[in-house]
Amino acid sequence: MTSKPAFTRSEPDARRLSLIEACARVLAADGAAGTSVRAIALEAGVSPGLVNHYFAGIDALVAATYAHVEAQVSAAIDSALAAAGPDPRARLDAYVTASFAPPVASGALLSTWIAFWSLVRARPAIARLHDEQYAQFRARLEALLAGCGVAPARLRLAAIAVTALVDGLWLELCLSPQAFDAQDASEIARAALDAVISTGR
Amino acid sequence: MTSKPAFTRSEPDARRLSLIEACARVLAADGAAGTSVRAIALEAGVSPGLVNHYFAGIDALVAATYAHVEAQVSAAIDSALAAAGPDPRARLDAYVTASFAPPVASGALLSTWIAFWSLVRARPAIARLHDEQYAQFRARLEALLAGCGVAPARLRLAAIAVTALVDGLWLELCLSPQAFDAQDASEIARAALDAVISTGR
DNA sequence: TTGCTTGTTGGACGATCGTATAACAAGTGG
DNA sequence: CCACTTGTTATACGATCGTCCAACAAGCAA
Repeated sequence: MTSKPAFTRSEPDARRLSLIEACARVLAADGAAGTSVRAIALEAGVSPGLVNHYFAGIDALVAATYAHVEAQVSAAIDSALAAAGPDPRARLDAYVTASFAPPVASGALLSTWIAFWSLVRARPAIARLHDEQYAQFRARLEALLAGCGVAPARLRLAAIAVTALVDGLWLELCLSPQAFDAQDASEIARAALDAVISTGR
Repeated sequence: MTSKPAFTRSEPDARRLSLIEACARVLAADGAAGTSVRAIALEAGVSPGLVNHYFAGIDALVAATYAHVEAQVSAAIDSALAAAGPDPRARLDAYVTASFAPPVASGALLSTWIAFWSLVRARPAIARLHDEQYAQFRARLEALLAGCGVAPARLRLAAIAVTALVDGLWLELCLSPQAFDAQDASEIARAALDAVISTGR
């Protein structure tokens, strides 16, 4: 007589990933307040104890979820850049278009981001993680802007400006989708890029 | 023999306000995860039961705290506008300068904002409250931009653009204060205003 | 097949949560 | 000076939290 296994054993990396994805789903569905070890374990279909076997605590799991989601965003943007070809301005346009389309612009993703932000202000270690990834975002944008002829002296503020504009549009696009749409956001960002490039040259 | 009172009785509005301010302090110190009825009551120096006597729950108190903090921000900006005089462009400059200076730009205030955002995605009633106040912000900015000669047809997108830029700069200024400072943010915003006004005229 | 490694389970534990409620006392009007 | 109203306290309650750990079993090596 054959009975089905009580559980299936996964490779550590695969199990970690399934827990991270379950954390992201719970964050999206219930918000940061409803995100607990038990809720995540239930969502992942595993026992509650397994969460603590892979992560030191909820904060570590949220940080790992943020890092994973951030990597997905970076991959989506890199893919859009690769598809845009070599023209510098076309690459910038692809950057903003990708920023306002799924999977980057999505309420589920914003939930993870907000949960992470709430940790940034309370945990210095997580604040450093945020600083690193924010710096990476700016560095990539600086490279794109340099390709469009923005002077090195103006590169830093130009990248900060475009990052802030895209982030602000992305945030409100996810929070209040009825106020404006992705096309509005792209149009706004393209006009701002025109201005930044022409005055920063 | 006189003994000091075990507690002092406050007017309902004053007590509500003291609870709201205590909630804001706890949010700033411990983040959304550490904000509980007991922590707020301890911070306010009252008994835990009193929180539920004035608010239906934590969510209602956070929403009231957000509304209060938002009113403070609006008051600070209105005050800056009043001090700027009648010149439309000077008023816009005062708007952005005030946005990047205390009490608007402060980590403590951001904590309240983030806690509120985390509720926006989970509670439709709070999402409506956010939509209203976001629309008010945009309306005020539309009026300021109209005074600078921006064409009515472009007013809507121009206000969305400036709001997003200011919000994005404000957010990262509070999250990563070492990446750039308030002066950088003001410089970026002024340059963007120049571009919006000249192309939107 | 047998034994070993270890991913996984499931429950116990104390702490803390939000909520409800009875008792208390401060302030007020008679 | 005395009720009366009600803001306030203090506590109790069940639920849920994060953490921990001993036992179990799946899969691999011998």
